[in-house]
Amino acid sequence: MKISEVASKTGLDAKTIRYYESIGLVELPDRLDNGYRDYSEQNIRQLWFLRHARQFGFSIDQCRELLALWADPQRRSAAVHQLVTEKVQDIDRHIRELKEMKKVLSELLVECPGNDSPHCAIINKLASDSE
Amino acid sequence: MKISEVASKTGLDAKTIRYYESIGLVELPDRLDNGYRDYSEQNIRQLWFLRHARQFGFSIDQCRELLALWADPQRRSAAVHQLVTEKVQDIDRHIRELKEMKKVLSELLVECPGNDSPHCAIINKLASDSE
DNA sequence: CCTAGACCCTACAGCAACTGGAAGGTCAAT
DNA sequence: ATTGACCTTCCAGTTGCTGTAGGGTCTAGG
Repeated sequence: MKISEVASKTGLDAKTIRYYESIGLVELPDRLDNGYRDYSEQNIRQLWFLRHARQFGFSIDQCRELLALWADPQRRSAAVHQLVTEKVQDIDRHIRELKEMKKVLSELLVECPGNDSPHCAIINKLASDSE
Repeated sequence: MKISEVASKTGLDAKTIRYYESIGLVELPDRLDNGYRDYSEQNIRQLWFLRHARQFGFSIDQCRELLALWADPQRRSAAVHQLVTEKVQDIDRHIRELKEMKKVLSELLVECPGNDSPHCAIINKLASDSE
C-alpha cells in the first residue's frame, strides 16, 4: 500500500509518516521497483498505534517506549500502567495550570469595559511590577 | 541595571531577555562603556509585562500586540477585550481536549492490571485499527 | 601583579514534532 | 506528448527558548 493511502487510512499526514520513519520510530517499509514506499499490514498497525498514542498526548519518546512494550511479549503490564499513570498526572497538572490562567483572565475580562476607552484592567495587570 | 539583576527581579532568564531583544520584542537597552546592557526602569517594565503575558499563555506574537496596545494611549479597551476573550476560548478548548484524554486514559488504567502479566487494555486500545 | 571566579558578550546549534517548499522522478489517462 | 496526481529526497522554517563555544571584563584575594 502506498503512502497516501496509508495516510488517509490512519489519519496521519504522509509527511508525518516519513518523519516517523526518519527518526527511526517505525520499521522501514519495503520499496517498490520505482522506489515508492510499500506498506505492509504490520507497518500500518504500527502507524495506527502511533496515531492513537499521539492523540493521547504521549511524546515521541514515550511512543517509542510504548511501541517497545507492545512488541515485547514478556512485558509487564505494570510498566504500561506506570507510564500511563504518569501521563495522567501530567495532564492533571496541565489542566490545573490552564484553569488558573483562565480564572484570572476571566476575572480581568469582567473588569475591562471592552469599549472605546483606553482604560483596561487587563493591561494594568500585565503592566504591574510584581508577581 | 545589569542583565542578571533584571533577570532575578523579573523572574526571566538572562538568555530569555536577550532572546526577546533579538526578535525585536522589547526596546534596546543602553550599553555601558564595556558593552554590557544597562536596563532602564522602562526596559524593566516591558520585561515585567512580558513575564506576565507569557505566564498567562499568550504567544510571542500576542505579546507583541499586547505591548503595542499597552504603549498606545489611543487604544480601545475593546481590542484588548477581544484578544483576551479569544485566549480564554483557546484555553477552554485546550482544557476540554485534555479532559477527554484524561477520561479515556483513566478508564483504561482501571482495566490494566498493572502486574507482571503482559495483558494490558491500554496497549490493546492503542493497537486497535480504528478511530 | 597575578589569578580565580563570576559576570558579560556574540554567534551558532539544537530541542519537539512536525510543515512547507524546491527540484525532480513516475504513472495513468487523454 | 502532455497534463496532473502521485512519489522521492533534501533543506529550511516554525515556537520559544536553551546549550555551548569562545571570548572579554570585573572584583577580590594572595
